Amino acid sequence: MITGIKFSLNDSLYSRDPQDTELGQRILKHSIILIDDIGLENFTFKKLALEIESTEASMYRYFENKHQLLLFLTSWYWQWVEYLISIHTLNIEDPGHRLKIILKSIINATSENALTEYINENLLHNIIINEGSKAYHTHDVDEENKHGIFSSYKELNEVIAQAILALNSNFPYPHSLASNILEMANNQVYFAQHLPRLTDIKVPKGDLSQLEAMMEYFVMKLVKD
Amino acid sequence: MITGIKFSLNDSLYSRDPQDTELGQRILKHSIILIDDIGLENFTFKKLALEIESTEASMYRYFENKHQLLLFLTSWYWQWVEYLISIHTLNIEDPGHRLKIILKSIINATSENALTEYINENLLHNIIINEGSKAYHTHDVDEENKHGIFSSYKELNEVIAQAILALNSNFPYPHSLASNILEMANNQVYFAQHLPRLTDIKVPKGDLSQLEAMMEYFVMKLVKD
DNA sequence: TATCTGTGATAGTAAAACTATTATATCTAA
DNA sequence: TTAGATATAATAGTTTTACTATCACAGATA
Repeated sequence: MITGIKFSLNDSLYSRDPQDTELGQRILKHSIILIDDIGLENFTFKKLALEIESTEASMYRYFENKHQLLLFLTSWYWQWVEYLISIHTLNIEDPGHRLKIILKSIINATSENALTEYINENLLHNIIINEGSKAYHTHDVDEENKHGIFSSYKELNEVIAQAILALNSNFPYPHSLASNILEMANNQVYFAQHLPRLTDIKVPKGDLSQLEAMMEYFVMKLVKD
Repeated sequence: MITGIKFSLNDSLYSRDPQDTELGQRILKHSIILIDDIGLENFTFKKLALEIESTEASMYRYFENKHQLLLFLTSWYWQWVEYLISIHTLNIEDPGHRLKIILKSIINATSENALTEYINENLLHNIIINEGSKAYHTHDVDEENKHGIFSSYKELNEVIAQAILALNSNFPYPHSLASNILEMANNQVYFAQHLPRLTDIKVPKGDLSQLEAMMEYFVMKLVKD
């Protein structure tokens, strides 16, 4: 029986791998719930410790600080999306079809259950939408990048870029389009929820079908010859 | 003689308008320099006060906290870009030409001097690229939005959306494309500088011509029938 | 039986993020 | 010209955040 997925994440994303212990898994589970609830700025390890009836010091055994925790969560998420894409595109040959499935996978990742008890993918997706870009908008990007902190994001980006090139090998900006797809998919949901004048789509009750239609329209119109 | 531009910014963006006093202007000038230098996370009012030989308490008379300061700076910036667009598109009738000029204005805003002694537009542009999205990625977006905090961003977005519709009135997603233009223009520069595998462009010595070519390619291909 | 591993309990520090009070210089309107 | 308003400085304080350090202890492991 499958009880969960464990991803191999870069060493620099934690002090002790939280996937390996019961407390570690509780940290992941409740940090997702708490960050989703109060936002990253208001989130502290003290509040988290209180929530899971542990101590602040124990939180620091797993993560050096909350930024490292955010990096862990975002890396986990992007690795999961890449995994979903790999499954959904198995045996799909047609490049146009493949690219559409990739878009669907990125957008609807949240509705799939990774069978990981300690990670609520729905809430994690919210966190990615709300806080995801803060993972790399930091003064130490270059240093963190050297340590391979962003490799799961870059790998996912490469998968998308290759799918774009498979559809049109002359497309001049595959990597920029790929990163823009990832950013836009999150941003437009955020705008629909909080700054609706910045978008044309709606996300009624979390229904992402309008986003999907728009993303497909943009990408296909751009990539096709 | 023109000595500077003063924008009318929403009351909620400050406690006391920093544009009106000498200390306020020094706060703006040196906060831009300091945030650019050490990053928003490491920036504190205490460090700023030290820099300009004033006191922490005096900083708090102008801004409630550093997030409000960031909101002020980003609003100022977007209002300035809208002003540049309005100037550059005067007497330009052709919609395609107009839209291209808008893109140029957004991308090259930095190379223009607003003649505002206390605002270094170059550094401010860097801050927008590095920290801009944090202005609205906050737990209190909805509350802040109610107070009109984001109106300059939304107005600029509307100007772009209208220019898109002028070129093709059937384009189904003018607002989403507009917001994506603004986000993408910043993100792709950031990626080129820090995570080059996520983009296809380069920004050699701050030269943004590759970005301009790419943005024009994307937008024109999308908008044209 | 010894030791290693993971956690809890407790205590502490330095800095960040404010708030409050008083003093004083300057400018401004009666 | 003078009383009051305005802007800033100086000082001192509080609470919270973001850590670090130490010791005790239970359970697994060798």
